[in-house]
Amino acid sequence: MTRAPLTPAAVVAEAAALADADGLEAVTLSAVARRLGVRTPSLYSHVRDHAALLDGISTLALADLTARIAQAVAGRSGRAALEGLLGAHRAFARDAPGRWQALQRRTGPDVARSDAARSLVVLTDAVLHGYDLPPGERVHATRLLGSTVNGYLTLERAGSFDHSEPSPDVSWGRTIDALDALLRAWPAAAPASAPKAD
Amino acid sequence: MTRAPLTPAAVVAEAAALADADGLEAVTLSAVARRLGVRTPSLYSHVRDHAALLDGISTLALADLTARIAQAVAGRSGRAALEGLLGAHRAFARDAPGRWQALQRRTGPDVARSDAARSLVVLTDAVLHGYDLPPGERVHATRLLGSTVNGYLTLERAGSFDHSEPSPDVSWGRTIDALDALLRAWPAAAPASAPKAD
DNA sequence: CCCCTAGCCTACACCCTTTAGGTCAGGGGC
DNA sequence: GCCCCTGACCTAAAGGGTGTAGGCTAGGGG
Repeated sequence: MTRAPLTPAAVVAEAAALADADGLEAVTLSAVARRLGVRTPSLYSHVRDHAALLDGISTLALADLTARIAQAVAGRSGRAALEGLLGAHRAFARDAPGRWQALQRRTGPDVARSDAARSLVVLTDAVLHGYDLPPGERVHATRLLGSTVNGYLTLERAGSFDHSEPSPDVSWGRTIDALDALLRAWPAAAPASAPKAD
Repeated sequence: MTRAPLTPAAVVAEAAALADADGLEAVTLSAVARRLGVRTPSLYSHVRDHAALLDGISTLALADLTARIAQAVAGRSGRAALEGLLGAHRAFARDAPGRWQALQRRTGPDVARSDAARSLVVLTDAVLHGYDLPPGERVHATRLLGSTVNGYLTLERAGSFDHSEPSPDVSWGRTIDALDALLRAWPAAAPASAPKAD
């Protein structure tokens, strides 16, 4: 009956679904094989090894995230675009926690060189285009934006905000306010870090 | 000869050293036992299980980090204190990468309730005291600061900054500039996100 | 019609976690 | 002073995950 052709893509997709359901640490070749109704060694025809499987999930996740962001920032600019960008990250982390986890790992070089990785940078850059940054500063702003959203979601998902009062949702709004304000009033390069004499 | 008493603290310390040397994923009970010259099952008298061992590393790491921060911000305020706070995080991530990794995991509740966790919040809060924030805003600023530094270091260590031009060190300086500027000109609460009526 | 290839299978070697139960040495009670 | 008891480490073993070697089968091309 040849019930399922079982391609590399199908294996990775199943692994991603498992990651979203049970966490990335639950993604073992054994578990994926079980879900596919296949014996473990059969997967090695489609995936090199465990690390390659995780890299596959990362690549898939990056493509998913980029697609969401593209949708969220389309036709918007300035603060609305910023909200879209950040919101897309957060929604992705909520809806696809396993894939999100996969993006936090140090991956093989293929992931960084993928089209999705490039698109993500381009999209973020486009959002920053709405703010009036000096050309050389855009990279720094991109990195800061990426750092903050990444860190926020990591801490939120790790429960680090569960031990103090205002709900993470409130801080999330204030974080967007703060980043928007920061991008509008981006400090000039080296204003106080390399003063002439005083 | 009773060569080594082998206490819970000694086991965790050895595990932390291994994590710093070979990465947190290399911390297995087997590997720790080998380093201690002991058979694996012997460790179970001192550590409940693998998860507890990792939690132990996290607690230790949090204490280490807090101590560094305390040192780095002592007697400083304003931007100098901010630099100290952020710099201590970064130095810790560089010097003790395994412990740093341990702080990124979702831990058991004991870690969050530890003295070190409380101290970390207090110290961060103290740094913010040098900036003139409305009382209700300090929590948000603390969270944003934590998010950004965490995210930055995660991305830096993951190599995410290796594919674009300026070195991470440059962006690090600009990040501090930006955060300093942001804290000085913190946007008023709910300027656009929850207006009364307009 | 036969063979060859592709894809899944069984068998196995190795490592890590965790439990069960043995052994030995040193300290407290008699 | 002797005996027992406890604590710390040990061996044995089960269970599950990774990864390799090699077999079986079915369908397509010569």
